[in-house]
Amino acid sequence: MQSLSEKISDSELEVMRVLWEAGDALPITDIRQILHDRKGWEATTVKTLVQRLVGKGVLEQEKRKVFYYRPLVSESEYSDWAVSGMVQRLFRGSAKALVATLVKSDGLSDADLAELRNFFKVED
Amino acid sequence: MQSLSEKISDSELEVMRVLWEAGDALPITDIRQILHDRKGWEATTVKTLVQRLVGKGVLEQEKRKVFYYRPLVSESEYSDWAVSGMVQRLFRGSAKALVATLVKSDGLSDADLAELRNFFKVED
DNA sequence: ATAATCAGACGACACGTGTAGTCCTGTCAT
DNA sequence: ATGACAGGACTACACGTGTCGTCTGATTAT
Repeated sequence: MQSLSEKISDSELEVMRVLWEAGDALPITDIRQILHDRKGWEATTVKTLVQRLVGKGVLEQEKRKVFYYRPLVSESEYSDWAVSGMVQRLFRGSAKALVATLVKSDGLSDADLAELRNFFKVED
Repeated sequence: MQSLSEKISDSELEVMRVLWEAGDALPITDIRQILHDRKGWEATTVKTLVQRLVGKGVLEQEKRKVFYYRPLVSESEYSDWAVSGMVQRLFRGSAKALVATLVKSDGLSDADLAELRNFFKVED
């Protein structure tokens, strides 16, 4: 794995998610099928996105009878990167401010809050 | 204020930040000056970004001798929107998962953690 | 073997974004 | 009043992104 130098666009992210969820390399057919069901995308659209991801070095092509695609960047690597980007851009580097936002904008259920409280209790 | 229908791009966000920080409407000159110092942008670049933001309905032009620009969307409205978008896209709606990512990827200092712990203690 | 089907390569096109230049006109200083 | 400078409108242009089509060669089914 290597760090992300280029951004992954929203549509491309959908492709990555399919691969991440699969947890294994998939042939284009499968990716296509899933994204057709999920987003209604045409075969060529999916192919283009996959191609771009290969170009960005976040997907790898594995030649068998048919190409299989495998992520070179894990979901958590990507999430970490994206979150830290957001912390920088929107919260001037204060991760704490992000959490505060989450709590205030009640995206968190009571159960979530309980878990988080517990989380922070243990974390030290 | 109205909710955001169109995205604010990274560069545009820089403009918004200037206005948010100012806490008051500013003439183009000031915005320009600040962004010139901060990002090295040319006058016309700043003007274009401001124009686009007006087009997106997140900045309002106020005619005085010279135009003054005022945000129609607050920073916290935008942050909430952006964060919840990220929660959806990257964490399948689990805000808790985002927090977990933050904690693990040590974007949080010990001081931050302490504050958060305190935060959650009080929050109930 | 031949026809139907699909993978893969390549191309397309409109719109968004990053970044900036030109030109006209109004204002301000002399 | 006149010249300098700044504001504002318009234009530009390359690259990224969202979406999809066509063509050709390989695979598979009859």
